[in-house]
Amino acid sequence: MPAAPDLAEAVNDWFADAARPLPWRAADVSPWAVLVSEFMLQQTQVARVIPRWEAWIERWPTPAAMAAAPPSEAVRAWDRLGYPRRALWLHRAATAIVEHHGGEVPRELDDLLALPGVGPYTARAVAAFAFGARHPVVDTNTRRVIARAVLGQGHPGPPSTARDLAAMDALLPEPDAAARVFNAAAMELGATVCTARAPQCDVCPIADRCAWRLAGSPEYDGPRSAKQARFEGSDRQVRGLVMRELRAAHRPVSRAELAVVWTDAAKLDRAVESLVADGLAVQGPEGFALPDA
DNA sequence: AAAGCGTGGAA
DNA sequence: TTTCCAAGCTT
Repeated sequence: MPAAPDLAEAVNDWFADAARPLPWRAADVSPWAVLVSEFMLQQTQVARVIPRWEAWIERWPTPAAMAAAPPSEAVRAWDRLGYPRRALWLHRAATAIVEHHGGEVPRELDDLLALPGVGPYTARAVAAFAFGARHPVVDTNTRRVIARAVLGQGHPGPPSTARDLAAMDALLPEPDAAARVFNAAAMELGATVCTARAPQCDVCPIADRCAWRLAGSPEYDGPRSAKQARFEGSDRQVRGLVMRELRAAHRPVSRAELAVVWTDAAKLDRAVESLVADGLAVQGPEGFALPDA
């Protein structure tokens, strides 16, 4: 017996009209295309992903096509989506799919989890959205919706995979079809209405039963995740600047040429070393370049 | 298990 | 301007 069947029903009814026509939700989208979308959407907003996804799927419509390309091209096509390790992992995942799964994206959770760059969210998202499997799918939007509507907290607090999955599982409606819809609908509600900053409770389909609202929308004072480190002057910033150079140059870039991106030599060296360690850059006799094999 | 990892949008 | 945060994952 679902804990709150009417909550899921109300959210699903709302979703029927409110769902954005995101391209990866089209009926004819392949599991590979769904997998690509989930990689790109990790910590990256929908609006920035859409054009990159369209181009990616057109260029590499199958895992085999992706695996046949050099990783350097994957990193270039990733462009400025951020966290370029994801491009590398996606390429490696495509290679693994070709080698171990006959070129077809696997449908089993364990097989998906074994792919590089695929964690608890992405594996369940692909299983549920591409294959229709009945798994709880929990992303940051869903966590926020549950925190507010069910737990009465304005903020979800630090994530805990086991706890978050159990909470969503308890909310899934009994019929498989409704459970499938609810996974997407809860995410959509969190992404478009029950937002982190300024939730639009006036148009929320469950405002009348939201535990947080009923409690007067109290300020959250519980534990929070650690703040992101300052970006300006960080290794992440320098890595990003180096990657921009490597993507633009279709030839090795010397250490001297890289010096233009950052004046602090020690910090620059550390950034380049970490990129090499990640496999995002390789060092040859003439300098640094994107990985070609 | 806490920290590191890009880039950009929005308040 | 600063700050938060965005369909997370890896080590």
